[in-house]
Amino acid sequence: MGSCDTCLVRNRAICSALDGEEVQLLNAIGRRKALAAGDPLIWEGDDSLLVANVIEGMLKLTNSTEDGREQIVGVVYPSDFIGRPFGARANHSVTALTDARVCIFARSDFDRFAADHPALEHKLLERTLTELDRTRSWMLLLARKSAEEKVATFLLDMSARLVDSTCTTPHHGPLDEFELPFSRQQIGDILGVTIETVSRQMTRLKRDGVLDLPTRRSVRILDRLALEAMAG
Amino acid sequence: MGSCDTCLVRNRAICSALDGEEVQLLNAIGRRKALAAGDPLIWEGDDSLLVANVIEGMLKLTNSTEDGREQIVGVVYPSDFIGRPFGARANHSVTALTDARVCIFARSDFDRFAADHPALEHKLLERTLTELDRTRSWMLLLARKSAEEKVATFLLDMSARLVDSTCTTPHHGPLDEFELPFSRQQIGDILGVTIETVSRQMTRLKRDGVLDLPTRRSVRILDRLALEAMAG
DNA sequence: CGCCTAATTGATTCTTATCAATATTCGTGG
DNA sequence: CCACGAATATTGATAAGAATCAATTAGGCG
Repeated sequence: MGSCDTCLVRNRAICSALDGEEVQLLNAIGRRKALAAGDPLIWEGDDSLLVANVIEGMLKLTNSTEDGREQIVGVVYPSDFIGRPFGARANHSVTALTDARVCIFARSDFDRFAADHPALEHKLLERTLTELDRTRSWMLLLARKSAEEKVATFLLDMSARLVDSTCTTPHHGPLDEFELPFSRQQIGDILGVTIETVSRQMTRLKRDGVLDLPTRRSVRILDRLALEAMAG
Repeated sequence: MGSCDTCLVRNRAICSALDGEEVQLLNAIGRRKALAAGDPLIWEGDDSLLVANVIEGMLKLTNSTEDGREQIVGVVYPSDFIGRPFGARANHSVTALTDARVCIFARSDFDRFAADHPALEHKLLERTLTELDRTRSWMLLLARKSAEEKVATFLLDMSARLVDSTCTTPHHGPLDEFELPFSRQQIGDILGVTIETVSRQMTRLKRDGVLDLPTRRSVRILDRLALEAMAG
């Protein structure tokens, strides 16, 4: 209980770079932590004191202006890495979107351990490069796309991303039916638009027969080609 | 000529992680390349065939929509690293903004070399983490800030960033007078607004006595506090 | 069943894009 | 050195898109 042996993400997280003995060592410096939806883990601007791996659940990374406008700058899923190693400052807040479990390390402990384990750093580098690419691609959406394009892109992105978590179906490729893990407000915070704009775009997609929205949180894509055309 | 010994960025680029002998080896697999302003180096979507270090000049990283809208997702300066190691695909285009010199490596050569030199990978990891933080912070600006806030933030950012390159003045801290390395169009592409909007905001800042704009490319900050207040 | 929150819908305003017309700067060649 | 042309920037008028403000409406949960 609570050891790496039984860890759900043992084979996908950066720990997969380590052999049995090394995992023991890492296990010794980390500990599990449970978060309820809404719980904060890291505050923007604070000293960077901890890093973590997501075991279960989803968390958001946010930046805010002084007057309270918030932007979700990233969402992390199981096996993803959280925090800022090798740096003094946390540049964004991290908050649980759902109930979640994470495996946390004091940053100084982790930094030391990483320095001794190049394979771990290599995994972390690959992940960070991928995340940087993903983030940069998202900038195009935030800066240049219309609300319609944003919502269409978001839905396609979710449809592709949520595949991993549904191991029930043997079929691969993007899902045409899924549950949104976000509220309308959170979708707005991700896309950089207001909740009303998200709502209007969703309604319009439904009216035009591109989607069906059986419940608030569920989406069924009826016309994927149309949705892709709208995504710009 | 063209060797690492005489390299301008030898002590700042990721190569600084290497000792003399290792630098020799790296030198053997890299070569210099000169770019004129406007020259492309990497195309978005192409196979990732090369990575590089910037020796001199500035380059832009861009993503584009199919219908031609372009967003600058990053700007790289001397000593910065370019390209996507350990990945098959280049996710953004890289184009010289000024005449530039870079030190390029075949990606496969670089990947192999990096795998054997953990200290190099560590430097690259630190850089990538910093760049990811910077990029995420920029998302808040793109998604949530008004045109006025964007331009004010941009000018303050330039004022802080351009310090390094002017070694003439012994004083430290942000510059109150500097030359913009970007055209209005490029500023628009960075901020996610049109050239007209950039122009109008600049004119307004000048009219309000916050700035002086002696030439198109030069800026003198007259009231830094006001500018900071506007940056949001 | 009723309450509280989340979401939708409508009316209006504000911001910024777009379209269009100068104006300025810079480089080049006479 | 000046004149010309091309590229760059500014300025103005208008329109489109999304935010804001304001009611409702629907869902979820005790």
